[in-house]
Amino acid sequence: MRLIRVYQCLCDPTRLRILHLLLGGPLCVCHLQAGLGEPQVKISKHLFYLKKHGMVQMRKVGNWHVYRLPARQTEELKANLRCLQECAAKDRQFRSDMAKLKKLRQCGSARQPMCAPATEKTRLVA
Amino acid sequence: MRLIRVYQCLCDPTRLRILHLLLGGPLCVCHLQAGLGEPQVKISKHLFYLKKHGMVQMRKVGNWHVYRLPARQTEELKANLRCLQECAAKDRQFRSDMAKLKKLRQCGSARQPMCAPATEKTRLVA
DNA sequence: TTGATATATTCCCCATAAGGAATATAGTTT
DNA sequence: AAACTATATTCCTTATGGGGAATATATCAA
Repeated sequence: MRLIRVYQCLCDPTRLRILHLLLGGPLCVCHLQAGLGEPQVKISKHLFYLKKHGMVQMRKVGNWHVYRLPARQTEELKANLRCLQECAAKDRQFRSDMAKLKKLRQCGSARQPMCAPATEKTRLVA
Repeated sequence: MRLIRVYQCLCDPTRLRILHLLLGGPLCVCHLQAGLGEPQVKISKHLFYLKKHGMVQMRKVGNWHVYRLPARQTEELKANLRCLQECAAKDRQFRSDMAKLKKLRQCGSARQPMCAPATEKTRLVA
């Protein structure tokens, strides 16, 4: 029942919002922080939880820790992420998170990896 | 984020197994008990939890309490139950639960509502 | 080296929930 | 009525996890 693990990761609002944003591609913690409007500790802890359960992978890019969904996913995970994507499309909260993130990407300060014009160092692998 | 409620219901193994069996149709507690091989208290409590969160409905048929998935389901719930159905198909535990239940239906004692030839009193609404 | 930035970790408190044993309730049968 | 069946509820203990404040670590910049 690896399936349980998936649901346990999905059953907290903050984690769900994090995963939803990650469906759009890899993100560093500060972006998640900005997108969700939640304190750093909170995000960090949930990311730890998600990593511990194999729901995200992390990679350091300079000073930033970039998180993303796992490269290889079980069928259960794939199916549920697809389902989440579908459900999230209509939800106010999820849409607002996405909007905030998008805005940040467009006009964000150059200090932030995804906002800065991509360099070799900051360009992220899909 | 009604979606969270759904995941919170799905994130326990016993509840997940209960819901999976209910995907096959309404069941009384004793059948769930037999299908899962778990103590009555445990099942009863999880059913209470599920009912409290709108994931199941209950109806009394004589001495039996028959549980089923809600007649009207939100899109989120529908999508996730579909997903569960899909994921469960390959899982050993789920298949074994189903097998036990099926066996019980075929050769079960007449004391049990689903096994007994259906009467007006025991026939269940879809 | 010093300072700043990004993130993680620790400590503490609190809420929720899981599990079992024992007991209660409701309906059925005799 | 009494006995039995199916199910729920209460009481208790324990584990897990969530949240925040403060602190630690690591990397980068000057």
